[in-house]
Amino acid sequence: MTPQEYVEEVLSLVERIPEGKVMSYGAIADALAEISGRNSARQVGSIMARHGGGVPWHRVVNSSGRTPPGHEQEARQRLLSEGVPLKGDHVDMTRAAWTP
DNA sequence: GTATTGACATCAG
DNA sequence: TCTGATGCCAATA
Repeated sequence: MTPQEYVEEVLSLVERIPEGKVMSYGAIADALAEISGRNSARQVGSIMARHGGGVPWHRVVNSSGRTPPGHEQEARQRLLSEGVPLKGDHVDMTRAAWTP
């Protein structure tokens, strides 16, 4: 599987995250490990940083439920409006976690 | 071919 | 909350 295809897989998976749910970078890496043979949360993060535009990136958080840097306030607002359970400034992963 | 880097994960101070 | 240390792995330089 080429890097471009891996990028496509990551993006399409992020697009499939339903409203009110989120996935961690590690969860995405795990979910795609099956078909990609790769398993690196860092790679997922890098991909989001480069090609994150066009997908609901705010539904992708780190394992603590923290929103990504740079657009924290916007992410928080979108998550809130989608009904994602928030605990202060971070997502309640125990209820918001989603897997395909 | 080697080194550096990074929107990560976890644990310990 | 925030560093630092460790482990991890592919992209970049």
